[in-house]
Amino acid sequence: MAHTMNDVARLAGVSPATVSRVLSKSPYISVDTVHRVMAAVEELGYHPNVHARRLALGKSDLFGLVISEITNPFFSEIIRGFQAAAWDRGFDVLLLNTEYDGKRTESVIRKLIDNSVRGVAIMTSSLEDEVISTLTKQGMGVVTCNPVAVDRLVSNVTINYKQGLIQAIEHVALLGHRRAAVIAGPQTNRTASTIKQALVEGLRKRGLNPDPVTHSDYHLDAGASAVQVILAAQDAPTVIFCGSDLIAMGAMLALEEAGIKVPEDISVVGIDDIPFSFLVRPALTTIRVPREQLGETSFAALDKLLKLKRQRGAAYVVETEFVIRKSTAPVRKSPLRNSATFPARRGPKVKPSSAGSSSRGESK
Amino acid sequence: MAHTMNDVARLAGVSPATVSRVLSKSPYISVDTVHRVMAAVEELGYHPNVHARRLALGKSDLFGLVISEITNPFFSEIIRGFQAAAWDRGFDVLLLNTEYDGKRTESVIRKLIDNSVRGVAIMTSSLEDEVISTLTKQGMGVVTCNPVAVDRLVSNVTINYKQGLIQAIEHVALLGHRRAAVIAGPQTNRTASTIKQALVEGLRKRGLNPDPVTHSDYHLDAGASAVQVILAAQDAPTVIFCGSDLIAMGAMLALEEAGIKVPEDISVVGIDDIPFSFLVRPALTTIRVPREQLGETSFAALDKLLKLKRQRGAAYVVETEFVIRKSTAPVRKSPLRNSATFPARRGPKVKPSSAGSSSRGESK
DNA sequence: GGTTGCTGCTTCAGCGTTTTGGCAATTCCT
DNA sequence: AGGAATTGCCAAAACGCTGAAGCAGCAACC
Repeated sequence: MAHTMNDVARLAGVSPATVSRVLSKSPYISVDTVHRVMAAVEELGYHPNVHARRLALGKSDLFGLVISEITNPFFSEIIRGFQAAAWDRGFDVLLLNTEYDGKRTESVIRKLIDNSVRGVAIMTSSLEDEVISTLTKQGMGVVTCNPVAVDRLVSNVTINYKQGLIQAIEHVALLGHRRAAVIAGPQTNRTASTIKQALVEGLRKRGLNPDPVTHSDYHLDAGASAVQVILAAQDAPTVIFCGSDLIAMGAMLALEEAGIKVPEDISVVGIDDIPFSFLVRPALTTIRVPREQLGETSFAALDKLLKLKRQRGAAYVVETEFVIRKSTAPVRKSPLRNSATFPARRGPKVKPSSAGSSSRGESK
Repeated sequence: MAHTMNDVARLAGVSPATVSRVLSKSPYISVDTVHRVMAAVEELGYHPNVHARRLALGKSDLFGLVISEITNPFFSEIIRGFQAAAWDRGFDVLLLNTEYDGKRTESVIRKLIDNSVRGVAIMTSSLEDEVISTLTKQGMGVVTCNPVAVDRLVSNVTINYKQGLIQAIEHVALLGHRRAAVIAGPQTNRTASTIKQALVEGLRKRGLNPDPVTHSDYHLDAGASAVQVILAAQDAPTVIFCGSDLIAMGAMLALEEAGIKVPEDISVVGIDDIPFSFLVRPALTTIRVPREQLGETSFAALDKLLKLKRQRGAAYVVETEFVIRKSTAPVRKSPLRNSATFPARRGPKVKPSSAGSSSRGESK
């Protein structure tokens, strides 16, 4: 068993209470005592028992980070940013993923409370609003990326898609596109609706026709099937805006299978700029959301929130940026009539093998 | 403040110790008492205080999972498998990433000890062997995917690459390839050496010439620069075996830039089958390592280990499987002379934008 | 009928911190 | 010089739980 505070106290010739005060940097201790205690700590290689500390304090040095799916690359950098920020300030993070499962979600909330985390960042919108008040009632700070009202103990950090979207729309407009399909995220997802709305408005304002506007969940296959619908129509759009890079990749897969060339026949635009979006072919033109920064900002927001005496939350915004790669090109001269007119190509069948199911989903 | 065990005891008309014994399912309690206690628990909505419990027990219900980089897709499914297994059995997991940083690595070990985790799975080989004994000395179980000796409190779960490699070699041999380049992982990495060795031996045995055999770290750009070296030689190999999918993708990027077509001019084989390997073009022929299963098995190994009275470890193996996609093809009829003879192509420049740095590295 | 053995419960002593109240010793003020 | 304020430390009481020891009650055994 490791050494305890008592051992240190004995060695330094002081009481345990004094050791505690030295370590927690309380005032009113002579420099001499501090030296002796520190020397004893050093000599014994003492490290405080976190469990005892948490019990005595009634709170922990933990922050929660709630995501939906660990395997979604969208989240990994958020985790990294959040964790790095927390570690820097001496806190630990409890990573909790709901996997879109009701039972798991409940147990996630339970774990947050059980571990008396100081604060929690909710990066999935699959959580009900009411859980927020459940959590704040326990005294935890909450930050979410949903557009909830800032309140006592609740901040939010939202992603400003508008900026990137406007650049993207301008880009395709300049390329001569006039008719744009939209494959938005799930209808139930607030972020997805926000994006869809901004997109439709933005397109109209710039003189483009947003049609058709469809929904999809954040899975690859969903992107693919949305494309089938789009292609079934009499005349196809010349560009497709997708609610996420994963959807875009699914869409490109389906287009490839249908013998339609991206970007020559149809341009595709994604959202997120996940690490692999520049590896697919053609490399994906997309709207970058600064995920690592999102994680950092979320933690900073929590930290700030909890330091305030009145614990009043605030609203933060992270900006997006349009990045041009190879999946967009000037609109075709001769109109694309129907996919049936194209000969079958050597393109591989879309049989994602096992990997398809593991790169699914995303909840923003 | 939430209710305590005392509240429950009072309500049920028993002593706190009895409540404790009911909840921990100790023997020798009347069914009547169990009912009364449970009713009281229910009524109060009581949940035990984990900090007090951990303090009293001197151990926690946590398991550690040590990886190098959270952003590497190789790890995310390991995490998922491990976590799912742990949650199923009522344990929690502490996710710790070293990010290949010495200071962070130290603090990772500290955190493991501080939190008195029951056991830890080390999924990165960037940790020294000596830390294993540091950990077992604390009484924790350790499972690693390095080929360390099984011992008291230490098991290992190794990936049997041989199976997949043999299939892969057979595949390219049948396609007519006779000369194969190898871009292995970092020289310092034991897994990488194992693979390299198995590969070289396997190629020789099948009558192929492994040349050149180079090293690379697990980054995209490293794969790319390794390709430059290979192409600089007088006569190029007709197939390249890469130590990871990420390396393979980097290699394909470089080949594309050099105007060399995959798979027509040169075939490429990866290892891992990360979720995106079927999204790149050409879709990557690779050796699948069952990562989620690796995570599950690792936890199961720990759980088993700790239940044994003598706590003697065991060795587990997970199998690999070759998956054929589009990056391999029959060897060219006319030999590929020199990359300079090819005209510049429209292929995009390899400027990975920001994403390049975030999808780096992998430590197996 | 006394010893033994089992069952069902309680009491009590920790686990290793933090925190409060209090006691000396020192300094400051007037 | 006398009292107040400040400083430096300690003893003891939490924090909420677990586990050992112990004590009844009751059946069974010789």
